[in-house]
Amino acid sequence: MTGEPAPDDSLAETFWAVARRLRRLSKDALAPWEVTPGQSRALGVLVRNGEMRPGALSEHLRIAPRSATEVVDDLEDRGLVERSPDPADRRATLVRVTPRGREIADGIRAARVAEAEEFFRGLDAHDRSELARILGSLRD
Amino acid sequence: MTGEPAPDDSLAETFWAVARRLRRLSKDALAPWEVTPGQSRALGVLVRNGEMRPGALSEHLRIAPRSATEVVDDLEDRGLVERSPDPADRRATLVRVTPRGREIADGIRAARVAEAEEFFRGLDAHDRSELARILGSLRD
DNA sequence: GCCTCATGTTGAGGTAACCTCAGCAAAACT
DNA sequence: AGTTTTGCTGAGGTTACCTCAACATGAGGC
Repeated sequence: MTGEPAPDDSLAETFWAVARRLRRLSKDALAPWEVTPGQSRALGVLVRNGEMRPGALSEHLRIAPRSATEVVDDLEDRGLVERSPDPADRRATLVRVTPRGREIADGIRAARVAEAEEFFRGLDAHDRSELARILGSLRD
Repeated sequence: MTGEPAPDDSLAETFWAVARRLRRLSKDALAPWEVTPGQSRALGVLVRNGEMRPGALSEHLRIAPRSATEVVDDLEDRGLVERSPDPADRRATLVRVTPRGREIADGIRAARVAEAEEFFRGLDAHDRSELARILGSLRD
């Protein structure tokens, strides 16, 4: 209505510029654990929701079921999760976080919090809560 | 209501949840042109800044120079940009948007605006400008 | 109980979008 | 002139996804 932002300075563009910065930071924060962002997300889902089938995990992550198998493979290789047969359905398996996995997840969690702190430090308390509120209404 | 968001509901998490939603929308908005997000970004940079070398493009896109070559290859195959030798430096080439490329870029631009409109429709004018202001201060 | 159809997982193989490294040609510096 | 730097690209690798088809199991109809 009032001001005239640069033509390519749309809200969406700005949003993505911020996203790129945050993404770079995240990657660095994750580096010490040698866990990819995808693995970290999967681990987080499993920690928060408890054991589940690969299929359910794929829904949480919004990826194809086949891709969940892959993520679980990787996490299992690293000893962060383990598979066991689902007693309720012999076709299925259940994926569960190991103690070591939980340890890692906790560490990652702390790092993410620190990273977010770092990133959003530029904002004062008011802006931070405004941002949280507004994004919250857009999330889903 | 609980008033208590999930414990992992940090600002960063919320931000990424919103990002995922927006990304999905973007992809759909781009689909009619059969242009990937990366190509679209490159085209946008070229339209906004005029002809430039692949190396300069790679800086704008913040990708490796080699990767810019690749994006330019794809766009050239589709007839959206063309290469010509840089008269000022015979090692270099200049990449320029073709008329057809500009057409496509305009279409994409309109679609993006519409998409952003659609996405941010949930916000009232005040929240929209607050969001723009706050993100602007985080962008770079 | 048998037959068909749906479901859960995985092997095989593919793709997009990046990357690094090495090589070549041209430019710039000493 | 000789050396170093710069600009691009070929070759080949990686990552994180994907689809399709195979296989076993489960569930419902008759």
